This record gives sequence, structure tokens and C-alpha cells, in this order.
Amino acid sequence: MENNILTMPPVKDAPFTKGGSLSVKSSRSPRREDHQTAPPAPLSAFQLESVALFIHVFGALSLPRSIGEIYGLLFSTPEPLSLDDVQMRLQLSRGSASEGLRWLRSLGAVNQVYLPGIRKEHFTAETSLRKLASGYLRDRIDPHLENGPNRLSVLETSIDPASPTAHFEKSRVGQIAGWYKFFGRVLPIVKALAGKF
Amino acid sequence: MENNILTMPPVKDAPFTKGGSLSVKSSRSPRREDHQTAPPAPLSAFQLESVALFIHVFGALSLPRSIGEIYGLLFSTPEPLSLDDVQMRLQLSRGSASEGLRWLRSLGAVNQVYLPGIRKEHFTAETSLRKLASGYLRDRIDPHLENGPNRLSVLETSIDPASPTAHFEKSRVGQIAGWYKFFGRVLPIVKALAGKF
DNA sequence: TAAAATGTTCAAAAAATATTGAACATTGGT
DNA sequence: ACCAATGTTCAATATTTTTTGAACATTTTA
Repeated sequence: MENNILTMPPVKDAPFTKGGSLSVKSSRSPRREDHQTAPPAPLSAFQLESVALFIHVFGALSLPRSIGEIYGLLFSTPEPLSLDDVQMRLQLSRGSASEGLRWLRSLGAVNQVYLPGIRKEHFTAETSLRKLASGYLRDRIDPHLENGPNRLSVLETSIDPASPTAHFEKSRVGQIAGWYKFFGRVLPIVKALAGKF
Repeated sequence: MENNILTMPPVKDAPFTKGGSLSVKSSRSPRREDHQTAPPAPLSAFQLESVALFIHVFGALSLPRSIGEIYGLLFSTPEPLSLDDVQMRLQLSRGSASEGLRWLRSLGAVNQVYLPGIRKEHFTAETSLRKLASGYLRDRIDPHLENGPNRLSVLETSIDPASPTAHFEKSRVGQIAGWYKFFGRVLPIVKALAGKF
């Protein structure tokens, strides 16, 4: 989990994701000696702010910083970027960049772009709310709901009808069933509305 | 964060939270030698299943296991329980039980009950979807949205109007503004619907 | 007010999660 | 088929988060 939820119930804010900070790597211990392999490739103010913003947004979903960094960079850059571009500009490891991009792709949050005559794959940020929301819901929410009926019946089966608490327990099962119904109603509405923005 | 999001994009399922497991502490390394201070207080099958279910549900929100355990226990128990009850029945540390209960209380997910003539505070699970949802949204979502306009203006300010990418960047800012608008529309609907279940 | 009961805090330890980087694949060009 | 360029995987490491438990604080009863 992103934060210590226990010690700060409402919302954390990583030191540098707030307000108008401009450094991408501020917190985090020294991670590398500079590779002499490539030029530093500094980010613009807009890119730095975007990265900070998306670290924050993804953090609110408890997603790792590197994911936010990558999406933020792609979001704020007009041209498609390659794995190496991402890796160098954000000073990430190859592995992080690769897995992060892969995860974002699987969610539908980044698009793969094939540039004629160029070997490397390039990526751009998907910004359609409909696609972002439906990808997130599909990968991270729906699966839980699909398991629902199954879990519910397991729970129901665990009730001993002879027990004095059986009545109470049945009402609890009914409660949960209602919650699932709620989500079944709400999610389609959310998806539909996302299409309008 | 709850899981390794990178290595398992869609959904994790902790070994024992799936299906019909019956042990509360299964995974997790040995954490204590038995205190000889109190009887074991075994949980019923229904309680064990409930705990497993809520560990899963809270896990989907990247909340710590102990929170799910505590809520699950209260949810599945008719009588109000004290801090000590929770602590002993779940074999949690005093600290975890205290902080977990405090967090759940602050969210509005557990209610404090004063039993006449009994000193210890007792707790029950809040099961009203309206209260649960509004508490969660209030503490964990709304604050992010309140910061939105501020963040957005910082981002906008970072655009250099002379830059050739200024136009692109402005369109990105507009995009984000649209996202915020979406949430401003959707959240009230969700809250309203939650009241009906 | 002292003693007992109850509750909270927080530094240290443990566990979970994310990141790194080098080894391993794969692809494309020659 | 070979080589070079590109991409992925994964064991080791670093970091973050959670849990523990004992010290401290507070409240109640006597």
C-alpha cells in the first residue's frame, strides 16, 4: 500500500508530489552512479509537473511510483517515446521501464505506435477517459465482483442453521448481496458517463 | 501497495483469501509465542469466512490485512466487541488492534457502543452502504479532488507560451480538467445510489 | 491519591512490495 | 547462420509499509 494508512487516515502526500515541486527523483535514495552511456535528457517544466501530478494520482490508487512517472512522461510528451527514451529520461532501470510500460499497456493506458522505418516500439499515453476507466475497472475491479457470488455462497454455506446466531448471519449475507447489487448497478453508469468526457 | 502490481497485472489473490479457506493466520510467519494471558477464543466458521472475505475486499482497496480482519470479525459477530476481544480473537498485537479500530472508526466503518455498566468501549460494524461509501469517498477520494484545481493551475503555469509544444500542452491541461469534471459528476451519483442499498 | 484497568503511541522488527541490472530471449538485417 | 539491436525476466537488493510490544497516558474505582 502506498502509504501508512494507519498513521495518516485521510490522505498522504509524498513530500514532493504536492504543489509546485520540480524534481522528479527528490525522495528516494541514490539509485545509480551515472551511466555514461547517454545524455541526461532533461525534462521540461511541464513534463516535470506532469510526472509529479501522475505520481500523485496513481499513488491515490496505490500504484507504484514508476508507473506514475512513466504515464506522466508519456502524457506530457507530444512524440511517441521508446522504452529507452522513457528509461533514460526518467532515470529508471530497464526492468522498471519495461514492466511499467507493459502494465500500462495491459490496462490500455498507453498505446503502442509503429513508426515507419524505425525498429524500436514507441508509446503514447491514452487519454480517453472511457478507455482508461474501462481498462482499470476491467483489470482491477470486475474480477473481484465476478468472484462475488462464489464467495457469497461459501459464506452462506458456513452458517450452521442450528446455531442461535444463524438468523443474524443470514441477514449479514443478505447485506453483502445488496452491496454486490449496488456495484452491479453503479459500474455501468460510471462506464457510460466516462464515455461522455 | 497490497500486491506486486507489476508482476501480476490483473488481480492478485492471496493464497488463503480465495474460496473456502478456514484459517485466519495461515500465511504470515510465526509472530508470537502464545501468551498465556487468555483463552484462545476460537472463531466460528462464519466468522472465519467473513474475515477471509473482508481481508480480500479491503485488500482490493490496498488496505492492510489487519483492517480487513478487524472489520470482518465485527461484521460477523452479533455482540459488540471490545479492543481486547478483537485483539485476542484475531491474535493481533495491541497496537494493530488499536490503530486498526481507530482507522475504521474515523472512516465511519465501525461504531462505538457504550454498554451500560461496562467500562471498556465496544465496537460494532457499520453496514450501511451509504455510510461506508461516503466515509471512504470523504477520506480517501475527495481530498484528491479538492487539490485538483490547485494542481491544475500549477501545471498550466508551467507551460512556456513561446514553446512549440505550448498548444499540445494546453490541450493536455484541458484533458485533465475534463477528468476532474467527470469525477465531480460521478461521485454525487454514486453517493446517491449508495443510499438506496 | 494510589492502584488497576483501559487505551494510545511509537521505535524497532518483520513482511510485503518495488526496483535494479545482468542474463536470457527475440527479432531483424546481412 | 551470424551479429547487433531490442525487449523481457527474475534473483538479489532496496524501499516502503505493516506489525509488534513495551512504555506512556488516561480514566475509573476505591
